[in-house]
Amino acid sequence: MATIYQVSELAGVSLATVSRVMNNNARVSDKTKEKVLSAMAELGYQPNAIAQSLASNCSNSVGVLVSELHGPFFGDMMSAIEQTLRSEGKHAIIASGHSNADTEQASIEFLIGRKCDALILHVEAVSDGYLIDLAAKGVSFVLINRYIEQISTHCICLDNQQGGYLATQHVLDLQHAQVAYISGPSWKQDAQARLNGHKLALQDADIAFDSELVFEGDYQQQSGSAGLDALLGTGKAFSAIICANDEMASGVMSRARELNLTIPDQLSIVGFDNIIYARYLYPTLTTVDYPIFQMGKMAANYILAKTYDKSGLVLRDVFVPKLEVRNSSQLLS
Amino acid sequence: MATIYQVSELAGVSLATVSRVMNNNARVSDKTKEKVLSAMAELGYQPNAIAQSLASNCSNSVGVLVSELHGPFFGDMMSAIEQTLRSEGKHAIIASGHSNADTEQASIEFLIGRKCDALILHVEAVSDGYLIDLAAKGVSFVLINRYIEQISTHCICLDNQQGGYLATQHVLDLQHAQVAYISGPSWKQDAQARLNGHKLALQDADIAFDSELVFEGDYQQQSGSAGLDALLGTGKAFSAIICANDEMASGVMSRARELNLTIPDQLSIVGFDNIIYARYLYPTLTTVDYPIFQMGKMAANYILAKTYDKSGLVLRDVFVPKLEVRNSSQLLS
DNA sequence: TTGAAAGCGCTACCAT
DNA sequence: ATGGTAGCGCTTTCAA
Repeated sequence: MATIYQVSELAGVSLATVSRVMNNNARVSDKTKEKVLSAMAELGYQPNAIAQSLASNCSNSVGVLVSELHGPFFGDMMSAIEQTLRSEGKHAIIASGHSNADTEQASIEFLIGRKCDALILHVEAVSDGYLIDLAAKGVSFVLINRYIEQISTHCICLDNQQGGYLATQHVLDLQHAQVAYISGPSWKQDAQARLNGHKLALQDADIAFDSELVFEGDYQQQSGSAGLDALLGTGKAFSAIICANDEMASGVMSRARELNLTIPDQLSIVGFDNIIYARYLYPTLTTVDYPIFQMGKMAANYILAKTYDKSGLVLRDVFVPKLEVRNSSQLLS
Repeated sequence: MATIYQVSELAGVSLATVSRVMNNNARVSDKTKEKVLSAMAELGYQPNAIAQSLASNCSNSVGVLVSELHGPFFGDMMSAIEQTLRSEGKHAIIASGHSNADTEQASIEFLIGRKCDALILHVEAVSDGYLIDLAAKGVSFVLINRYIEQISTHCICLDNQQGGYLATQHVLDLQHAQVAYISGPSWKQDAQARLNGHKLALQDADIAFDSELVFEGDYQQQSGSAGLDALLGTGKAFSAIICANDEMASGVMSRARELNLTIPDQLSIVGFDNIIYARYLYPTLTTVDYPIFQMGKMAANYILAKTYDKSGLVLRDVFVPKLEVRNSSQLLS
């Protein structure tokens, strides 16, 4: 690997001049620039990004922390962020936190240690206090899908409560009066908000909330199937079931098929997230759309604007869910 | 951010000693170690990974290049790699290449520029020559899902041809004699190999290959639907259809449903990859299992063994696909 | 417009 | 067992 020193030697100029043409900020005469450029080409010179970062204290990279590297939700989020960043010559360094406080914290520290200029975090387990401290320390970051009052300007959120409301309102509009609910883990903020929306919709329709009709799942497919069984096991009647995400909804669907329950004739199902596969399930899944791609893009734009001073960007911090009606829900017959 | 210098001052020892306790390699007396550790704690010291990399010429990170950041296939691959690496204290730096030669090359250079100790590449567009050069330059890397004779020791592959063979053999065993095929882009190595396997299976069964029964898709869901239409449009009869991946198979399924073609009664379908959703489609999809998780793990182990000298690892470079029979295929009635 | 030189925060070699 | 110090490859003042 050639270094800047060899380039300067071959071009017959100083280190500083080579550095200048690389960053073409300071004025350099056309002929010296030419010499440097051809020396670089001749040596196949590639700047050492590590050395650049150390010297300039700027790495042109932003750290992205997701819960998991797999799964449609995070995939879209990472894609959106990477595309947006790359178009401005910035790079994403990705790490995962596995919804575990220690891992999340270690990953954040790793990213800071790699001198990321900013962070985009999807964290669930780390405490509010930790994040507030982080902000106080001057680390610049944006939070996706988590709202913390004290650092509200760092947050990009979906109105999850509104989403839960929409889902329930939809089946209520379809005349269903007995509505079951499979929630996410109760310690997760978004799971709480979605369930709250559900309760609110029931309340607005003057229907009493029945906690027996709620099953707490873990956002995995498997817990959808388990949830259906548990709900059926209560002996309580219900004609519609709202799932706090699409994976669990798909679990409910498979289990329903095994039990010879026809969907939507005998049971209407509504999901949440609108992951890519929702439209390929059978029947196609009615769900609440989570605009994660746009939110990922917005997170990147935030960073571009705040950290890299890019102008002309319209920033927005709260996104509204909308219902995507498909074939898994229908009027109560 | 505290630096090593401040730690050494507070602990009343030299830079070198602090460095030693950080990397705890050289012998340091327990009491000095104690002093240093508490100084670190007091200052909330975090080593600067960038400076460490520059000085040591080792970044403890491996670059991972995938075609896309989303999609079940790459998600599993990244997850496997990240888990394996993290368990040894190494980190993954992820980039995407979008199956485009320029982007792939730029990403590889980015990763090299970030001083990754090694690379794990899933590249499709970059030329064999480029990769051979890379190896010659001394960059250490492993290739996933691509075989290049000259650098065969860098390759971790699935026997795609065998996979194509298995898929076709399966429907042949089920008495189907007229088998259509929706392939991936013909310029992709894996697409070619899978199609080859298909042809071989036909040949072994003494069935003439009919190029009209092949449609070239692009591995996207959409092209599955388009493929079914095109195939139907030829007027040729077929009772089974092999798809070079599950996404296209799912496209065929939705389109078949729209056309009131019952699966598997009127049409058997076989996919390839066994992505997580294959088992949640309706009917559940018969497919060729691609052990991408194990392969990702193996790629990481290769690096661990070769670059980081970890011993006791059993290395393997060619994986065998196996058929996962579900409900989308059945005996020709 | 160009060059000289002082770091950036750390590692690793050579002394002691 | 510990300290001194020369780099790692680059950026960025400050002079010329």
